[in-house]
Amino acid sequence: MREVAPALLAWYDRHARSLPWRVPPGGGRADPYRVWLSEIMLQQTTVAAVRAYFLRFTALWPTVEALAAADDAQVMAEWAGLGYYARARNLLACARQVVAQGGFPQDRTALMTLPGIGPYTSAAIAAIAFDQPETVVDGNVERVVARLFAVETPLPAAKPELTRLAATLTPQTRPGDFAQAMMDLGATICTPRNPACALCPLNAMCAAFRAGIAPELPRRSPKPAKPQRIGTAWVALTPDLILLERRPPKGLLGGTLAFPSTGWDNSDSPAPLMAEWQMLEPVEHVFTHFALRLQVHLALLPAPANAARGSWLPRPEFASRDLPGLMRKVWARVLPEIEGG
DNA sequence: TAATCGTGGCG
DNA sequence: TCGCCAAGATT
Repeated sequence: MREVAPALLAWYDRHARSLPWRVPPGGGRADPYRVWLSEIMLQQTTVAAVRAYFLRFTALWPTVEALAAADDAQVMAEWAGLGYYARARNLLACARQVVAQGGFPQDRTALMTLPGIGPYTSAAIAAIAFDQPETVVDGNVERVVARLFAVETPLPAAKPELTRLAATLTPQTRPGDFAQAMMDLGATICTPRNPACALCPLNAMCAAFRAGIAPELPRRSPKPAKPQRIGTAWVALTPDLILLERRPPKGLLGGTLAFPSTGWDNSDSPAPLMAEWQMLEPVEHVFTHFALRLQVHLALLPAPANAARGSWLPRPEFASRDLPGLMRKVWARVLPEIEGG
């Protein structure tokens, strides 16, 4: 399949998407900081969702040195809504480690040792920022390769085989452009459903297209059903204050700002304070591995009471955009109850 | 190894 | 409406 890379790069030269973190085709190496930041944000996250976060982060922190010096709570607040919050915690740890080392390492093995950088991201940074012929394998590449070679083995078991096959395609020149071209192809032509094979620059070399089974690949093993869990969130308000807590650093929504809550993450505890709690309509939220119905309890107090959990924050300092998505839903449920009250 | 970890968009 | 799944890493 020696002809794949030239055909794909020729397509990329004409069809590359313009993205805030990207250097135009043939433009050479990109800023390692911007490559790294974008790749972390893009883990299991769509380009559309990442774009605004990337622009905001690079405006606030233009360099890895600036990010390394940032306040933890501000970084968590800026990440709020993007999901997978371990990424934000690892982002700061990685930035500080990189600055302490005097910059990003250039080889994949050294990159792999940094927090939050695994097999995919290390290869992407090495190829895109440092022009090294590493093979970048994300979900797009897995799909493109599974179709090119008509791999019938279902994912995730097929991953090692797909990685090996992908490596046979990686060129010695322009490896960064090649990696981004594979991902662009997967995002725009070789899509999971209804792939546009007629427009594909690789259709002449594609075994799945030839066999008429491109839309069926890659096959996937069936996923376990999602359990339904039920919990409670407590929203306590005074005219001036709001009760919030910082969640423990590990586990679900780790390190994020949140309303005290219970029952849904293997914990259970009473209300954070004694009050007349009124029950609102529950909030529904679907996580990766379970669905949640969160009961919303609201207490309107004349003055702050001693709380067993969390701390009282002045309401002018509170912004729901600093909360993860689930907690934004909780706040959206509360808001109509207190407007005009 | 298999489970854990968010959210939004799309067919 | 709802299941799928996206530029994965960690333990």
